[in-house]
Amino acid sequence: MITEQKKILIVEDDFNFGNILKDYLILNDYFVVLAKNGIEGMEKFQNENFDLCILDVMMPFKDGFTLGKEIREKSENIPLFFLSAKTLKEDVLKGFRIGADDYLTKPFDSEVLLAKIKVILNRKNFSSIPESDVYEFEIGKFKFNSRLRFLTYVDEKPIKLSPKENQLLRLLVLHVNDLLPREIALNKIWRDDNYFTSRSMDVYIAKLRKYLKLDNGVEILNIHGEGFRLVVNL
Amino acid sequence: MITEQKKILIVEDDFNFGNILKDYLILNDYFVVLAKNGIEGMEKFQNENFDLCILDVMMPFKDGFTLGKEIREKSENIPLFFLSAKTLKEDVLKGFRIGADDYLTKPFDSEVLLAKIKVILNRKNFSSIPESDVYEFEIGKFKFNSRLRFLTYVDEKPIKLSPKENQLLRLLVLHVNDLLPREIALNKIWRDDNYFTSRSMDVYIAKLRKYLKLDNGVEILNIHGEGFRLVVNL
DNA sequence: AGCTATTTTGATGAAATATTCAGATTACAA
DNA sequence: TTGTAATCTGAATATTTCATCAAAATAGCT
Repeated sequence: MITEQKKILIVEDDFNFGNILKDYLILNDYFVVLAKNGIEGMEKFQNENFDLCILDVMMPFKDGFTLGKEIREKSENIPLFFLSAKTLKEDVLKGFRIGADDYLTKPFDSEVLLAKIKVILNRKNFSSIPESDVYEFEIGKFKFNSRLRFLTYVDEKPIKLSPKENQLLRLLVLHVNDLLPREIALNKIWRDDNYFTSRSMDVYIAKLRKYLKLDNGVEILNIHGEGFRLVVNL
Repeated sequence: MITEQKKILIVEDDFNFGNILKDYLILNDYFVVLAKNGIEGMEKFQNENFDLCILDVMMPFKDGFTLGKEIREKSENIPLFFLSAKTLKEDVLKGFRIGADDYLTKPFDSEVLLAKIKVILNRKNFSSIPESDVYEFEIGKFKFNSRLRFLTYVDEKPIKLSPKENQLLRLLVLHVNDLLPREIALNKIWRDDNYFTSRSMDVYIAKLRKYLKLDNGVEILNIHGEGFRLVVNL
């Protein structure tokens, strides 16, 4: 077959279980990397490009949820599965809130896992869309580095952005001069869309406006009932 | 908000369970249609446009798997969930083989279901960001951007349109020089058709006329008892 | 643990948008 | 031509969405 092997990252501290899973997936024609804890998992994730991550929840040093959150910050689209013996509803929901695509409780059937993997990897969108890792932007007279979370006006001292400020500004820039629908921002950044998260987003818009005031050719406009628009005049 | 409710089809023969599920999803701001067997389910599926289908597996007349298969034949992308008390591995796998996106075994937690629905609908959202809709129009000497809700006369400052003004003008443009039946506009924009919404629409026609007066080659004519017609000369 | 930065929540008022109503005008049909 | 229904439009009212602030809650770090 010409289609390349999909690359899967497994992070699992149980050596036996991890290896069995790994072998099983390899047998099914995936390229698999196994990390044995959260720290190592993050390292591997940073250095290679994966199509899917499977994270055990309960691990020493850095648990799966924490790792999942970090991965989500780096890549908002990569498919993410949690594995856990914890079947508590609250844990499952927590997993989804972090941005999981599925949450499997141990013991699970390996064939079912395989089926789920296939489903998610076949959904056209991801296989084709190369996660854009652009992180340097110009906004009028500002320079914005979304990796370092810095916003710099000309020669001033860089403004440090909080994670949420950073994500929101990044989304605005990616849609510059065009509409950023409220719903999209809420779903991408907050993974939820309700009255309160919407208020929260308003608060962040206000913060960004304050920063951007330094350059009066730059502003964030509201489109009533729709969303926001970052306008840059030249 | 212009972003419409997502539409979900539930096919479930257990009347009580079906209704509870329906109410729960409605409460969470989805538009839900409930069919009580496979036959009826297929009918509804054919006649309306859904964003997601949730099918019970065990049903009289036509079981969920058969229905799911038929739905997949019509639409290879629509998200599909199976619900079943059968937790047998073989059944689950069969569900995935048919093209399910997930398979939930009863009893399941409704919040978890909700989380899964959100995940899958959001995925779909983002992949289709290149809004295939047309949103830039020329109306005589005007330029009209229905995405940003701007109406611009030559070099004048853009006129900001309200959502309703915007939708109405867009419909008129799509029927330019042709009749836009009152009833169609009312149903598309107001999703309702009665004396009062009709009066409301008249008010919006008046507003648009005022804007369009800048170019006297453009006008909105009434066709008594029928609807309106946007006329653009030469 | 205790401190700090970040995020959420809640309240309040302002702004934008939508509906309703009233009094005219216009179109149509008998 | 005359009566009725349909339309037009300004103005009053109602509703929804947004901006801003400050306090409370949470997360992150040393």
